[in-house]
Amino acid sequence: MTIPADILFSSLANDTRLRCLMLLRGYEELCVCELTHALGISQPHVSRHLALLRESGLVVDRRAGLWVYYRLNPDLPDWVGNILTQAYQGLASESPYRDDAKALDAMPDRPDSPRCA
Amino acid sequence: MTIPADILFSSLANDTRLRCLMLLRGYEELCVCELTHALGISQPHVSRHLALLRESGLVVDRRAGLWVYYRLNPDLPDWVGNILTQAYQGLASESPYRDDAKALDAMPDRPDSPRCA
DNA sequence: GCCATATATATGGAAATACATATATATTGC
DNA sequence: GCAATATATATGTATTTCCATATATATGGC
Repeated sequence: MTIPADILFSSLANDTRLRCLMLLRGYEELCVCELTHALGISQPHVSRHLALLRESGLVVDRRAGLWVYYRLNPDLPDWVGNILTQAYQGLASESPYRDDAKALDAMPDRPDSPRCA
Repeated sequence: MTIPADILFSSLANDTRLRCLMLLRGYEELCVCELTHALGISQPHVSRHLALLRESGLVVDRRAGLWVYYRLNPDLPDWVGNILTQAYQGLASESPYRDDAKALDAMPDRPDSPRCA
């Protein structure tokens, strides 16, 4: 699979999308309600940007009952994966990315996703 | 020095700017006329995007007579430098980046920049 | 099983905002 | 004055955002 550079970087250039990607990088797989809770923004807003990430090929989704789980596309080219890794290393300990992870950890009643089913 | 993630990625999200950065990554230091020749687009267009890259902190410039030379900012955070490196590794051999480098190599009368003066 | 309802997610449309491009003009150094 | 570079303005085009609404799946009562 291939990702055009302009698609990659314009995807990363949006705050909501970057925060989603950093969470997915740290948690492997998350559903929309988890992402919505972690970011503290409206569900339609999150869903919109996840759709853009899906269309760009950066993430893939799977439905499980009511929930739709998103994860980074496992087939990304190496250089794209490396860029996400470098971004994660540079950003994960900083605001707002760190706080997003904290908010997710503190989320009550997280759906018990049968990860890697 | 520090570069906000949204500034970094929105800088990389533009075609002209990314091509300039990839050239600067490969050639260390280039003047505006070299970049203009390599990209094959108008001088004001290149100059405008170089100004944006300068304002974002990704590149620095120095004037030498009539010419203004640009290079990657040597004080970039590690993770930013790593991302540029990964992008270069993933893109340098592809179009249009490869062709830009070829066009630069074929440029007649390149200014003999006293690099690293 | 059927219907009403609740929950999770997605989409449509309008307004606001940001971006990119082209042309013209200005600045700087020789 | 000339060459190299920078800036200003105008214009068109994407992007983002918000709100309302639609779809899909599950649950409870009968």
